[in-house]
Amino acid sequence: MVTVPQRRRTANPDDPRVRRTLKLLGDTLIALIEEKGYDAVTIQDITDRAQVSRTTFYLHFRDKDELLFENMRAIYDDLATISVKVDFNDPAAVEAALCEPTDFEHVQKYVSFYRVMLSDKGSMTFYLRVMEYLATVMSATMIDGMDERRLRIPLPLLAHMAAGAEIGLIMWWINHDLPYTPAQMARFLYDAQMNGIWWALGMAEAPRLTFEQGPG
Amino acid sequence: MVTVPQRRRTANPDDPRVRRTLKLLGDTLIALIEEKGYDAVTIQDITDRAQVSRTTFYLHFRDKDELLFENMRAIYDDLATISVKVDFNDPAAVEAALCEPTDFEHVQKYVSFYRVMLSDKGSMTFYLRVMEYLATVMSATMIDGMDERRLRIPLPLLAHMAAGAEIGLIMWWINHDLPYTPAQMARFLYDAQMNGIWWALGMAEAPRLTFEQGPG
DNA sequence: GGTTTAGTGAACAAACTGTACAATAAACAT
DNA sequence: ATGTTTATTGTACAGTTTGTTCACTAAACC
Repeated sequence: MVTVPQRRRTANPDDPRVRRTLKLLGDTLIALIEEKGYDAVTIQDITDRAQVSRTTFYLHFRDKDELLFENMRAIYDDLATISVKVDFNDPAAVEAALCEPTDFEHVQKYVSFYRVMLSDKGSMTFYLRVMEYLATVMSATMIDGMDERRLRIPLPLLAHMAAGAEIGLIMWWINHDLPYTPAQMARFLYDAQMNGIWWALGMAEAPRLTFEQGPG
Repeated sequence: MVTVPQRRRTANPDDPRVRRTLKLLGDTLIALIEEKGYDAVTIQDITDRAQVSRTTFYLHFRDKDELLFENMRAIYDDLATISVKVDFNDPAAVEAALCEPTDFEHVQKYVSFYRVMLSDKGSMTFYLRVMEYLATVMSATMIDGMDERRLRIPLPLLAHMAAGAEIGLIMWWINHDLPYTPAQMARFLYDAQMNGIWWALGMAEAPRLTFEQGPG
């Protein structure tokens, strides 16, 4: 399990020695997760490989989880610079956004991290964090300029469905060595999600079910 | 990390002593995962709580993972009895299927297991197994009676998107104490996925993007 | 060059793991 | 019912990992 850390930074992050140590430990963790899976990696493993004293590890991190979170935070700080809210009602804006760096560019950039963390060697914590992030973004985007009374599915459900779909797509992508460009993936996701599976399958018209069901 | 087990069952599963022990260990594992998270649970914890000798544990299972897998297998054997392949082109068949027990009934039945395993206390192994299962079912359903030349999105992508969407929906559901019935959830999923987000948001018409992109 | 701060290596108790073995208790067969 | 088989038990053991302490060295800073 992975617990949310309470950092109590004592060391000065500007000190070149500290930077060296932190980078070494972080990189080594990822490399070892890739080899053995997160749970199987011991602090001994990390410090041995990184050629850092085990004492030094405890000088910076409470445990393995804290080191992982530090890495995750760095990656998420980067992701936050990418995401832009787009008005889905404006086709021109959507097209422009799909050409801008998307989440998929971010995944591509950190693909080795994502590949490990979203595999059976990873931990649910990372997955859940991605999920929560995407659901929040989706929800915020959808709620924008939407008429609540015309809503056919409760919004939170829709947001989590859409977030799950994106993660599903990302997982297929990274497990097949990124066979499409990030722009292609973003377009696939947009098209399939917005228009639905009937459209994606090339069906002329979606058969409507007879009985109705409201969002409540 | 969770490794795929190679069981070498020595004990006779019909022996009442064995059944008692296995059930005790399995139930205790779930209870402890709920309390401390999978990784934090030790074999000592399990055997102490279950009032079973630690020696007995090793008589049946190589390690914690093997015990988890045994529990997962039991749940999946049950799920396999539920899933039915439905012709999406036949609205009557779809309606009938949505009234039959669906995946959501299965989740409801084992909700405590799902809730734990799909939380930060779980492990990616279970998530990936659910994902792979759903993607396979989705793919098989979609491929049935579909015209490949009219396909607008590559099928595997579509299947993994749909599988991810279902998991996203399930996770929202179990994390909000099942506020809808399984039938409602199945309907939400079907409607939103098949018709797309434009439809779900109640938009009259989906704006089409100008530039086109093929599935390859 | 002197001071501050980070990193080191050794040593420690505590906990968990995985295995072995002899003893006990429950289930089974006839 | 009795003897046999099989599961479970308690104890013991060596090997790891963990988290901490402490005196020492090395690097960075002024």
